[in-house]
Amino acid sequence: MSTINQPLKLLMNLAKIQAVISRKFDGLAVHGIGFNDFLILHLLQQAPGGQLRRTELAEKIGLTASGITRLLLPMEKTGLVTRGANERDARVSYAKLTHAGKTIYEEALPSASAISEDIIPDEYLKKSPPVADLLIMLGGNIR
Amino acid sequence: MSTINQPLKLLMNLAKIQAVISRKFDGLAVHGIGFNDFLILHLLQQAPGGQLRRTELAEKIGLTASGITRLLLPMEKTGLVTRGANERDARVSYAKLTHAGKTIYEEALPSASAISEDIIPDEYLKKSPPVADLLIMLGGNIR
DNA sequence: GACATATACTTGACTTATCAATGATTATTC
DNA sequence: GAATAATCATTGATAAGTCAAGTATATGTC
Repeated sequence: MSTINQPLKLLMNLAKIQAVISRKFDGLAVHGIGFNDFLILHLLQQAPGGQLRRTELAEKIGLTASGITRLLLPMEKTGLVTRGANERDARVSYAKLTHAGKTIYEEALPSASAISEDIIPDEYLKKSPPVADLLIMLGGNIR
Repeated sequence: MSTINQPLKLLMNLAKIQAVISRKFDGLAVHGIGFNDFLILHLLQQAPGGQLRRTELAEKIGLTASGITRLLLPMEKTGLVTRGANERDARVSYAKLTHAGKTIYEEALPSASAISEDIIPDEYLKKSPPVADLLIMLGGNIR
């Protein structure tokens, strides 16, 4: 008889959690951006000089290089982000936060924080229960 | 100065983890199924009578109803799953595990378990560190 | 210093999922 | 019990991301 191991159980819960989360985060649409756009803005805002190589963004965000190209395209068009070149290596292209982008990020941050706290209430974190329990609980309670 | 709260940090990590996981799980493609197909088979296999209503599947898996329709379509064509009706309520339609579906599930289970253990090594679970640490660690280490 | 290999990014074709609208059935309310 | 509202599922149009192939540049080797 085949049973399910614990890691697999976790991953199955994760899948659902993530699906629900990214849909909740469409609340950011008020600011004209989606979850991944927000992530991009956040990463750039933290990066030195407000810029990162596209490959780095891909790696940090969990998308492929082509996914990044397609994600950044509209952000460049709306002027949240701009392109930069590397003097030493002509292959690389930077994504750079614009002033407009920074503004949008700062406007969206409170919404994003509120949504997050709604999904993962602070009390869960304070208790710091074992991961397994938390994820399973989330999987069961999340809407 | 705007800082990031802990829940938001977690969710940003989760997003990446999930993106990576579902790509890793395409290793199940050897069995001719994807991550969500596997999830469906798993849920049906556990359900009494090997069947579930389509809305229930949607809810459990974190997809919309239309997502389920489109996910099940090819699975019905390849005969992993079949349709059932409800005698009392003509609106509902069941997804039911076929013999072939059960076989594929059992074949895929070991692969799925192996992939999961690879992503979340057992030692992490044994230590049961606070969620935050685990997720952040994962977000940093996952490939 | 030419040739093979590797890296960074983009593009075309495709997959997967969403949303909004629709059809069909059931439940509620007056 | 007719009218209204709610629920289940599917469909057309579209968005977001993948993969494989292609272009351009860098690096390593002989």
